[in-house]
Amino acid sequence: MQVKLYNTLTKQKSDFVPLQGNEVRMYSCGPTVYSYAHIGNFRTYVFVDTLRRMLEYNGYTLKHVMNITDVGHLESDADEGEDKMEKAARKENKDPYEIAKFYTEAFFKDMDSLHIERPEIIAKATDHIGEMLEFAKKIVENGYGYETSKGIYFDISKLDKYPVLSNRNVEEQIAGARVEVDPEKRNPYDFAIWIKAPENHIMKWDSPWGLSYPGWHLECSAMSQKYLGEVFDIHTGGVDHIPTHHENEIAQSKGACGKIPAKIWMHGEFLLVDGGKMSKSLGNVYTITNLQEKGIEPLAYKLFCYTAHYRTKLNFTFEGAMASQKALNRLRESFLKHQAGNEEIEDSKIAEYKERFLTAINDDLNMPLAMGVVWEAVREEKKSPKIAELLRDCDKVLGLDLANAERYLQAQTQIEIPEEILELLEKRKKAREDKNWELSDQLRDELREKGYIVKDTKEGMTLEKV
RNA sequence: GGCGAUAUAGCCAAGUGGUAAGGCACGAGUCUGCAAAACUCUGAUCCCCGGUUCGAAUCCGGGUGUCGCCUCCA
Repeated sequence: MQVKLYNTLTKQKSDFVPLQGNEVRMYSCGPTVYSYAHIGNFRTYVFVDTLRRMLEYNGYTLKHVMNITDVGHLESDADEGEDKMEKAARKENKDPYEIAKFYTEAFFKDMDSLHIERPEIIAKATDHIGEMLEFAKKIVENGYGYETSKGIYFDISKLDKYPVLSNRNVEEQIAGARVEVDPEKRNPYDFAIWIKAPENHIMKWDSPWGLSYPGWHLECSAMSQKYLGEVFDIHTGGVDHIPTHHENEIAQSKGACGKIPAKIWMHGEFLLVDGGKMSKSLGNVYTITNLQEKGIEPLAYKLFCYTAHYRTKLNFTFEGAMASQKALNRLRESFLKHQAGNEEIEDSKIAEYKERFLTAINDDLNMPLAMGVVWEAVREEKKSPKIAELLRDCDKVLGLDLANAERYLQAQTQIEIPEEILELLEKRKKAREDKNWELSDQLRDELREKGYIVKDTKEGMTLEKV
């Protein structure tokens, strides 16, 4: 079935056909490892994961590159201010390389907990300084760069067209803009491709322009070209990359080789928190760990992401996240029931579900619709392993680790029970055997006061921490 | 100030011309000594006004609200 993807470059959905046979070459902007990634960042990585999985489900093979930015990302995307890595290093009184290592590990730990597939190639910026330098030189040789006291800048006026992704008005200046324009720059939107290192800067390399380091946008241009060639299939990122980072990446590639590097540009929308944006000042920037502390599993967050299409804003609330946690558990329980079932179900019905699921995901990753199909299958009255098999199949795309459903459920139910509580439970058990409901209820209240909710099931009592 | 997006049941949200998917919550029922869990059932005519059309949540015009970007950020 034909895969359709929305392209920010053309502003429309179109049929996807890889440039080279069956292989999809894709580049994803990864994290700048100067602090913990938050759930908004991960919404984008979940989107990329879904994209990967959908393509694989359709039989394509992937060559996917993701960068780790460990140098050159200044406080402003437009290359103003200090290097984020150096700033974080100073703040934590560490070496920038230590900072990078620490947060890179934290990042992948979260990625794993979200069951996000690793790209085939993970590329660190600091491992590619040579490639970046060559790229910068080429840009200068081709007449697109010029030197100022701060570094080498890209002259956007040399391009046939500058903003190709966004609608920024380059002509009419930055009316009401809150940044002062560097007087050495030829055009306000010119950006640094190479930056001269200040005296105390730790990460710096030799270059024709002295000790210096690469501009942020350059790493993606250089590394994507190294691993994927001058023109590849898909480039992904968050919507905030559209007006500056990706615009500048395109400019750089045009400057170096006259081509727009990717055919399709895909962008994940923002996650809102309580109806507004996430910001440190509002104290609503959450990490995966923060969610876990509140009893929301990473995979529940992933499922939460599927409630909205990746190109629409999604409003995060803890109420909503809890809803997804419940839904995830129900999905797991139902999956196990179907697996253990022995009722007959027509193959045609399974095929129909499969078809509808595929149609949804192939239509520019319509996950809310796809989940609707999954839920219909889940609620199928007849419990059949065929449904379980179907769900496993869908899970290739969903990546919710349904194969281990039982383990997740058990992990949730196994808690440490103190001696005192065990005694109360024993007493209550006896009271129930004696049909002494008054004492039984009294003990239940007592347990509740001590922080445990007791429930009676056919298999016996279960405990739940408040 | 400029650019853009969006407005669907209590909440999160699909649907983009033929009479409103799904998840969670609420309520009712089954089950249970009771409660919980589980299972079943139940809810919206789609911000407002006008237009196009046999027919609009879906297209057009106007209004109102909200949000995002242009400044850090996926």
